[in-house]
Amino acid sequence: MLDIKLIREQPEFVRERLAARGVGDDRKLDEVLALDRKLREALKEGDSLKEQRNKSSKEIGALIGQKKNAEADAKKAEVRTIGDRIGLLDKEIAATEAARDELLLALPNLPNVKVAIGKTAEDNPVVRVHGVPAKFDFKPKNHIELCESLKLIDFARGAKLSGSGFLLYTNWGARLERALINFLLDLHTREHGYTEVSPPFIVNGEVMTGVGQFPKFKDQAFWVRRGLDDDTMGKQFLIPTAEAPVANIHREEILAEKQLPIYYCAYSPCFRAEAGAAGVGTRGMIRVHQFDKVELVKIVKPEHGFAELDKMVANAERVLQVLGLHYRVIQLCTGDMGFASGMTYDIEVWAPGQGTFLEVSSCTNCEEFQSRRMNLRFKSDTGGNVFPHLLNGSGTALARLFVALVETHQRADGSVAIPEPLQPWLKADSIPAT
RNA sequence: GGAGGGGUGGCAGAGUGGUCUAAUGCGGCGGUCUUGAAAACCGCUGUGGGCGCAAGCUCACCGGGGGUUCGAAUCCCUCCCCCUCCGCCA
Repeated sequence: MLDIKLIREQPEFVRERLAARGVGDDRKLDEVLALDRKLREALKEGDSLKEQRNKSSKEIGALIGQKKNAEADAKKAEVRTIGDRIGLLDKEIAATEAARDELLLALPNLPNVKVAIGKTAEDNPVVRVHGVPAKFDFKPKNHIELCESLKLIDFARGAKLSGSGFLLYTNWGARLERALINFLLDLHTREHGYTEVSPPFIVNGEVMTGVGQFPKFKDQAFWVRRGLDDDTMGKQFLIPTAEAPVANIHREEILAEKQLPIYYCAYSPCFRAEAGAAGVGTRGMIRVHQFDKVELVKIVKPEHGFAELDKMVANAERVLQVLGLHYRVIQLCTGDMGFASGMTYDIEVWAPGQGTFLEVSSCTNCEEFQSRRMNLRFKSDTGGNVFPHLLNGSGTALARLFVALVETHQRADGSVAIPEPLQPWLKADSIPAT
């Protein structure tokens, strides 16, 4: 959520930053400002009436104490009319504030001024490239062919169980997935200083709103209903990412400055309905309704936000380096950034079978956008309560990492070599050809 | 699912319609005393909003929401959460 004071005091700056994002329609900003003015006028009148009422009520108490009941009754009648006016104003205040906040919650974060200006993914600058594409002296297979020949994933039966977009990992496929999860968690906890947490996979609406998933992306979540009780619909949701529960761990808390920085990492499955996207170029495991991910979350002081973002990107890159994969890091331009983002770097891994880069990590500094939504603060040593920067990044998404891994390390005989650093987790040096 | 008990400041814990401006204790911060520390004593102690250059004034907040009343932590309704026991269950 944007700071209403910033919008009030520097509306032109906010307008310009939103335009950089491609939010062409800024009438909402004008609406916010109008509602805000209306709200403050009503608050001013209401507060002063309440002050009168408070004083008069005390006087009534004193009069009753002195047994001057007639005077007290007269005063009561007088205050009752003030009370009626307050009742009306309170309703107006609540409605105006709700309308203002609804609009505020629908406004995306402002791109940081350091972010490259652009309109689409075409405009995303490449920050750096690591390694080179794998070369093969045989005709390489794509991951679908590999998964079928090595029986890593049973696409047909996955669909039979749950519909398209759901995967049944089998045998070596299931073992590789588990090995990757454990490898990633161990890497980030042992070598990068993250504390492992294992969150609920179902969260409430406040949590979704806190990270900016709601209200905008309500149509992309899986909604949970308890049994046949329709009243429970819309109260709980399958998480689209561990970011949702983990970033909210300290919501509505005031942390001590010495607690920061906080680094969390968590494995979770991620559930995405992605309404409208199904069936379009979705064969295989590039875009699915459920995938595994190891997520990184940081809560840091604002002055450290961007240095911490760089470190987080480096932590995610390390995964690909250790696994011997070719990748590039790009910065999302102002027009391509996510809703809550102040600045985002994507890491894209090379998938030889696809002949493209696949996004396996998106590292974002949401600055105070999310902490403001979830009312997460820390008490600074200088006294005031401050919204910390909230960062999240994939470290990394599993399904696509799986794709890049098997496509990159496939061998002429149809087997897949396992990079040496991963071998202790899989307890094997290759996936044998069948 | 059934029965009962609870939710009050950082924590513990009083308060059941009117100096509640929420007692008291602990913790924390500052001070006095001391060579230093402890003890003792004194003072301070939360969050958010509005107005104001500021000093400050003011409003709201006792789990959430609604109601009764001139006035609600206190009474009423409703929802949420926690605890104990029973049932079911991995």
